[in-house]
Amino acid sequence: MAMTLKELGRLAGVHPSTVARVLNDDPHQRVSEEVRTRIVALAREHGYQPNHLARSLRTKRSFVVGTVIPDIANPFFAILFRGVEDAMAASGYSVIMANTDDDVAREQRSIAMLRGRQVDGLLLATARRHDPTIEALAAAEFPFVLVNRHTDPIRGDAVIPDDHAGAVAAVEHLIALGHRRIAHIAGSDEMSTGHTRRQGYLDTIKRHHLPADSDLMVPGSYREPGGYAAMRRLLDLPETPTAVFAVNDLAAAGAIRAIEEAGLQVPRDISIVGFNDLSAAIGTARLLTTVRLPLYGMGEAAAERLRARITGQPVAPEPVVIPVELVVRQSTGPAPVPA
Amino acid sequence: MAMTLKELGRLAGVHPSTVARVLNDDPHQRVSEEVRTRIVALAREHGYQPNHLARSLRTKRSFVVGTVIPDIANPFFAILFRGVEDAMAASGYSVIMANTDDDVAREQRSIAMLRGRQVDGLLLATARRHDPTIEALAAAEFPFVLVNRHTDPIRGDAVIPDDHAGAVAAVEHLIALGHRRIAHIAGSDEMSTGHTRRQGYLDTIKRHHLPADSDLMVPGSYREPGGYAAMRRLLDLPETPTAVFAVNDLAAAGAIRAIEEAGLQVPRDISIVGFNDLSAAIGTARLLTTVRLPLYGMGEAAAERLRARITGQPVAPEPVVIPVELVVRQSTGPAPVPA
DNA sequence: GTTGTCAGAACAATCGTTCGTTCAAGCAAG
DNA sequence: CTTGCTTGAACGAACGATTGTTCTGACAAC
Repeated sequence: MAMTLKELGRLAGVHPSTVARVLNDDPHQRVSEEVRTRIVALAREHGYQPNHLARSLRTKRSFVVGTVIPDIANPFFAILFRGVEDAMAASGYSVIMANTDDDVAREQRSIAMLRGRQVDGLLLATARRHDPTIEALAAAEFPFVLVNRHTDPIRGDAVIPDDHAGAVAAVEHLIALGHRRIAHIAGSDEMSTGHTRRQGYLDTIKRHHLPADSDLMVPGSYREPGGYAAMRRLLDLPETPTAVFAVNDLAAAGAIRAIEEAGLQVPRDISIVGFNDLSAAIGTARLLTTVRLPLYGMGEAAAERLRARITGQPVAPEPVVIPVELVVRQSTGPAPVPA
Repeated sequence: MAMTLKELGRLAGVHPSTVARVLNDDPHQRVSEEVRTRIVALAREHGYQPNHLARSLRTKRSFVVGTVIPDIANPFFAILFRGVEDAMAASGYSVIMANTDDDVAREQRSIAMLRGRQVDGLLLATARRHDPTIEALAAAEFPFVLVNRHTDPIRGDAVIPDDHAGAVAAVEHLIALGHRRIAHIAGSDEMSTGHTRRQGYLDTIKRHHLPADSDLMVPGSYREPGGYAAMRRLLDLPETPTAVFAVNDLAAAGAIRAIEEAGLQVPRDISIVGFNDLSAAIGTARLLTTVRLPLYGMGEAAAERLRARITGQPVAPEPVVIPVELVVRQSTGPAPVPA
């Protein structure tokens, strides 16, 4: 059915390799103008499309990369991925996506599958601070780039948000509003995002000599129900916080739900800051004070970095740290005066 | 670097094809137990991973499918895609995704690219009612399945929501609440979703002999700003509607924003029904009365159908119509009594 | 008339698998 | 002792594209 070089060569009365040279614009150009035009016309006429499989087998370059993410149904990763896909497509790469639901075994299986498919490189949004799978990849010198989350110690091939600066900005903002009892709904300490944001929170609290009770730091999750549950616990505290810095917008949304359910108001009674600024994707977050992260751009940057790695271009040994920006909206306000 | 059959054969002192037979569990099993164990041990020891590219070239089956969608950053398609990816991965297929932003030229380029990559089939969520690209695919007898949107006339290989029934249920609900001036924020008439939902709206309005002014049917879009703009136009009408059926949840969210901005309340002054039930993904929609569509399941069903088409299993000639369900929440209420 | 040069095109190996065919040896039957 | 069958394994041709090498004339120079 599909036209091949061999068949095209037969039709043009030349050797298949000659057809290849014409169609690939061989730099040496060792082919007459007459033959060239004949072949080009024939190729167009029959709608010739090169078989990427055969080409890849021969050249050992598949022009396919793999992207491993926790869950594409999470808008965070969807927007990030969109940046990746657009940037990759622009340089002729296709992307195969694998969802892991943050399951280590699935991550390993996905990576093995992708390598079996001879992908030229891997974009991983699933890194844990201690991650043997990634260490193995690095040991094998397989081209990959981490995005959003990084390993500890941080490795060069990573494109990550400035989690620490974002957390500091969020907490400084709350302190400037007069809050003193500031809680943190934390992410997972196994992930750099959770760890670093918590660290930024702690550093800022301590610098200002504010209470850093362990009660005020509750493990949440990156999802709405986790934020809700964490906030419930904070509300049950003998001395409830007047402000909360949540590890991300989803957790913040859950916290707001818990607060309103308890008959309190945001920000009158309790102020909330989120992280990521998914307001474009999540309606409720429209009024949320949060730390904006250029997700799409981060995806593009990661893709660009991977492309450089694959083509062997020199890349700076430092990770790319994406600057973040505090966006003040209506979920934060002055600390309530104690009754 | 990577181990091949040939190399494994050299190490085991057998022909590469023998290694292949062992590792592929050749049904004829024409290999001695001794050789088998030797080869299996060797393969494990060297971490042999078959090269899918070479296999695909030979077998003409790539076990990769392409999925063409408007925009993965839209939660609707993200959830749908997740269903597709999970189902496909379960049968050993990988998925390459292409985003088109509903641009016809990009759709064509994407399909050409995917076919060049020798995908075994295509899942298209971008169909227009009149779609030459899809007609060409059908003419070439290339395996594909349409999902969510279909062509006119509807072709067998499609997995689509019951748009008409959903629209009827939505409008009947509003009529049962006493509404008589019911507007429709429409989608694109070029898409089956927009067209059929509008048709369901019209059919129901007419059956109940309600006013079907063309003023009441405003073209919106599938996005929030489009819903907002459309609602603004409806509010400017001399006789404003008391209820609105929006083509989807995003448009409904925009409409609600316009209503609240105008100092009116939902549902006290105006009732709103959406479509798709993206409440899990979009916070604002939590209170929205809408038509629920099992998106993830629709993706799974489409993937399953495509798998059947690829493997040549007999498939029913009718399209798969996914049933939908009206979910009544807080955005609809009784019609206000005229002043 | 021989040699050299060069353009234009053919040739052939290769990538890693797959799979239909062939082959060799062992053994039983005639 | 031949013939035929079975079993286990090798052989080799694909699949379609790429690319270094070789070949073939034509033409010019000596």
